[in-house]
Amino acid sequence: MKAGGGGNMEGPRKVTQRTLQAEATKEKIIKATIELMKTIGLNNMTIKDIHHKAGISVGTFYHYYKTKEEVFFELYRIADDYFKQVVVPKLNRKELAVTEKILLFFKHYALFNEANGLEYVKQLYSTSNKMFTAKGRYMIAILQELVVAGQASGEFSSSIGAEEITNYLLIFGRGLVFDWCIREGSYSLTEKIVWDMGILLPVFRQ
Amino acid sequence: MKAGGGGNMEGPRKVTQRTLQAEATKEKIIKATIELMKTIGLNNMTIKDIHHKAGISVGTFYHYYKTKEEVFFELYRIADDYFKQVVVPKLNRKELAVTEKILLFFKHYALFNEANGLEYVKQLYSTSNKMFTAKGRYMIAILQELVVAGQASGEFSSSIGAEEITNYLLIFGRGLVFDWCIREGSYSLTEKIVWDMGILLPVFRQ
Amino acid sequence: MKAGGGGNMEGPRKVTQRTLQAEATKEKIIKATIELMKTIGLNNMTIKDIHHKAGISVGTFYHYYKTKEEVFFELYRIADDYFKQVVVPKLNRKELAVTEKILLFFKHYALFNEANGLEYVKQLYSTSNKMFTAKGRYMIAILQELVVAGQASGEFSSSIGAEEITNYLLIFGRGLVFDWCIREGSYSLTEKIVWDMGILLPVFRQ
Amino acid sequence: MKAGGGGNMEGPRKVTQRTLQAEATKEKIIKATIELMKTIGLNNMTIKDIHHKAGISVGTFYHYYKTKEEVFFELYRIADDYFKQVVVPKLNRKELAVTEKILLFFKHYALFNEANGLEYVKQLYSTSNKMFTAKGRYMIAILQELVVAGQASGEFSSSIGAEEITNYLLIFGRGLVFDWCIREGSYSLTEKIVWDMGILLPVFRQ
DNA sequence: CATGAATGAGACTTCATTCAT
DNA sequence: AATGAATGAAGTCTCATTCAT
Repeated sequence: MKAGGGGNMEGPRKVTQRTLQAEATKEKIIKATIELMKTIGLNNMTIKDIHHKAGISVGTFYHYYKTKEEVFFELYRIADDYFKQVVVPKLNRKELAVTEKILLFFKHYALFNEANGLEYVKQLYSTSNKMFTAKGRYMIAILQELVVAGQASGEFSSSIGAEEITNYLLIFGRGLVFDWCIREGSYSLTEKIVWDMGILLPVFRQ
Repeated sequence: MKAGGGGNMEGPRKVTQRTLQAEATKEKIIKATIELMKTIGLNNMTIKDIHHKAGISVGTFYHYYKTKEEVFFELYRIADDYFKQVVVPKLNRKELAVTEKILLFFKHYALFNEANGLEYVKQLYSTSNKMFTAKGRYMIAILQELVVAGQASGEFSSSIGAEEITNYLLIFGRGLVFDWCIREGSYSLTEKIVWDMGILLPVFRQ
Repeated sequence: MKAGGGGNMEGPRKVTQRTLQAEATKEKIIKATIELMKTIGLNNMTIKDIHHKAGISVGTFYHYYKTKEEVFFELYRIADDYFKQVVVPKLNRKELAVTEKILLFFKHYALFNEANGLEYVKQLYSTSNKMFTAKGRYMIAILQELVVAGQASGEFSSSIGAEEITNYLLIFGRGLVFDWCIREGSYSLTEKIVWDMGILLPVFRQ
Repeated sequence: MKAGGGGNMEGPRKVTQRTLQAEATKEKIIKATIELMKTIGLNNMTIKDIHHKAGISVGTFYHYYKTKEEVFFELYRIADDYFKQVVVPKLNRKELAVTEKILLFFKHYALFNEANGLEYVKQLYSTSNKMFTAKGRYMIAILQELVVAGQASGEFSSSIGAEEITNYLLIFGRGLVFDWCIREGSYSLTEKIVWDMGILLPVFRQ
């Protein structure tokens, strides 16, 4: 008698007062965790910190998540979704050259990071963050599409594989964000990323 | 600045049985900490882990260090000294072009990191590691000297400032090490750094 | 005394869709608890374990039972009924000598225990299990009847009271089951009980 | 510089003020655990209960033992030692027949249990007590020696193996203790064990 | 009848740290 | 210089139980 729906097997669970409340509670946990990410970071926060800030009981925390890392993944997923749905569509302007699109891609990437805040980004840019390799695929795919398009249009050289170029750009991009972090966000990441990428990109031109 | 060896301001302390034993004990602590850095990392290791692995008592640990971070600093200093004394001299071969020297610089940088081991490097490449900005000056200086020499000899363009180029190279270098870390050291950092730097450097050529 | 079937004092409740569902739910709980008895035992199982395995919600569990012990009692009652109704009648074969009947009694007792499973029996054979003295009366009565018959027929000596002999046999029987438990059911209880009782019984022969 | 001793590798650690204190602390833990065994039992007691009653801190408890079960094993070992050193020697009186020695053996076994107290014994006689099979070997060995001696002297029949007889006697012995427990120690275990064993033993006579 | 969200007490365990020896 | 006994704060996690829907 659970979530009886139409003919679909899983489908969206019926929205009741209860499911709404459950969502609200998860929201509280997410919010609290983001807040703590920005101040003390994932490693230093405790589950007690989270449920205190969220204004719920420990038990409730454990009802929804097993570890704080699990919350972090969800958090990441949400941020990721935002990037996908809001940022990516902006790249589809026909009139732009591929180089410009790539610059735009990194510009938005930088803006996105700056919007998340220094502390959050510092947490993210950890060498032990599995997300880079696990979930980052999507971003890689987007960028790689641009590179491929560039090679197809003759804007980019084809002497280096698209995948390699993509990787190259991402490595440099992450290097820039990393630098921004260790310098405590003391400059405009967005400006620097656009400028520095502008210097790098000619390397791959025809 | 405790019980240092020769050359420090306090002058050489008289070497007695006691000071020898003390040095030996500190050595044990350092060794154990390095070992643990390579396996579980600074954040995850406990003081218990350290003194267990070192084969000494808790009390003895506290006799020499107040925190594990204190040990880490000493460790870092030792590694840094090694780089200065062993690696840097190798760059002074007259017959090399500046570009080659820079590649050699990064090659050794990579070798150095690989020698330290993945986990150790993962620990180091943290956005909260103050060492990058605090102690890294020396390495920056070395690299910048090379860049300046390159511009003086006409090998490099002077349209971009030496400092900016240096920074650019370091950012990319760190990006590469970071990538190596998040991919769990699944490839040869040394090979990749030489190859990728080889692609980047022409950007700054005359 | 809830929602009982026929024959109880409250009289048969009207069978509706609801009562049927209720019975089914209780059945699920019983089944799950038996399963858990056989694997982890009463002490180690949690109410969470039970309702998970039963595929119902916590609330539903509490609707029917207050504690897991309460379920256990029901379970015990069911098993006991089974022994009474299925096993005991088999002893009434005229052609058997009393000694043979007693061996049969213990054989079925052993079979019954083996059927219940090691973990279940381990739970039962607790020194704090009130069931032995409270509910065991019935089994004692059965056995004692056999002993009395044996004395009447001259098969058994009358120099020791029937009650004392009965007790003696039960103590040894329980000792055997206990041994089977502490040896983790590593042998056939049924075979051993028949064999060992066969050795003991001559003591009470004429 | 640990416990330097003579030429033996392990040897008794030098007795200092500190080792004495350590022993005293362990003693406190043991005492507290015994006390709790007698009242609420191993399963129900918590580590908090133990260290509270022992008047030490949690940390100290964990300094010496990892689990309460570990304490229990030590406890058991102590009791076992007592049996070995005090009880067993009493069996070596030449003038006794083997049957008498066995009765004496069980008499002391019963006395020993009665001395431990009903609650303690109740805890011990658990089907999940690994001690019966793990550590009980010693007692089995003692009893078996007696049986073997009885067979050698012709007092006992040799048609059944000594090991089997030993086991038989122990099973019955445990059955008696178990009965004493479920009847809440309402009779003299010592008297009953001597009496009932006296009835059983003739079975194995020549 | 059935659900599962929410609670918070409480058990377990680890650790950094102190200090008398 | 070295030891390790003792401490207790603090974090993790589980569970029984309640109750509105």
